[in-house]
Amino acid sequence: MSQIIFMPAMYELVRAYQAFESYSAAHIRTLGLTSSQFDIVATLGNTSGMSFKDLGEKTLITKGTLTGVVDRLEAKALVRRVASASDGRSQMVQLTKAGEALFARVFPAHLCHLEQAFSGFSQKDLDSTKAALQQLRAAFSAASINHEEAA
Amino acid sequence: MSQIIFMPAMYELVRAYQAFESYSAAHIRTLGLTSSQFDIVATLGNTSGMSFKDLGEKTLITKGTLTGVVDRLEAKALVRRVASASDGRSQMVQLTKAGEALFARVFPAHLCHLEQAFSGFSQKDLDSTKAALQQLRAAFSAASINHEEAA
DNA sequence: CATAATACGTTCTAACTAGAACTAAATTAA
DNA sequence: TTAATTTAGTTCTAGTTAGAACGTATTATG
Repeated sequence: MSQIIFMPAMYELVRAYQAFESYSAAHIRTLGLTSSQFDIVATLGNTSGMSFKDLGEKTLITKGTLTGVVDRLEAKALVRRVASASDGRSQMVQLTKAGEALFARVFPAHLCHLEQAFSGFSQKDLDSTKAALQQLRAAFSAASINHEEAA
Repeated sequence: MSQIIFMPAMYELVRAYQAFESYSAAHIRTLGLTSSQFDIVATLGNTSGMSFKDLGEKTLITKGTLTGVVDRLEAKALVRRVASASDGRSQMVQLTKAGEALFARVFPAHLCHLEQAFSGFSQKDLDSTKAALQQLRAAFSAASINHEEAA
């Protein structure tokens, strides 16, 4: 191991993510949802619904987990499952009326909450942050694929 | 809401973290540990042990969670609890011999695994990434404190 | 067409997670 | 010194998490 020069950046990635998650989740909790539930409601908002597969890809929630999250949203009558017309294996998930109403109330409020954290950021800050994070993500994706191929 | 210019950067933060976590956790799993367990073992490595409080602060694992993670490491005989001499409320957590051996075997291997993802990064890349993430973390911390005070 | 391979969602397991309520110990204040 | 507050760790609850095994439906291949 030459030198572990990447550790400080890694450390900050984890801290920054956790700070975000904790700031965001605390607000979402006051709205009566968990982060995952909010994520689903936000993703379904202003759509006519989508399959578990699409929902999982957009939210990065794996399918086994997604079943449970949707179960709980369905129990709250915020979403419903509808069998896909075109594919007998597939279930569509849609917001109910109550789900749409919740989305309309909660989504702008949460964006507003997040925005408050960014008062000190210029467009240039945001662009360079985004670029740095894209580079990181690309590096991990590439390394993951490398290891899959090796296996 | 003026404009949601911060969303792309937020989105990338979440994706980058998840890409890191998934790359890192997959490797740790092959070593027979979970990410949290590895985190504890890595934090205790080359120390004479520390309290739950310190361990929680260093790893960002909350105390309720930490009890369970340490329970499972103790069940594997990798760590032990020792009552603190100076504070009757406090438990010290230490690596056992087996824990130290595991640390020596697994920690360098995991650093090496992570390093592979960073082959394309210059020192300058790492520095600017770190700076961007520090700015993000500081922004969320400050906003959290704001909201605490408001409450 | 028949069979093999793949894909979608569910179920199961083991673990992590935060937060709240709790016990016991230590510290601070009256 | 007693009483009030704070702190350390545990327990409990409800939820998320990934991964693996499974059943059913679809698609690809011979």
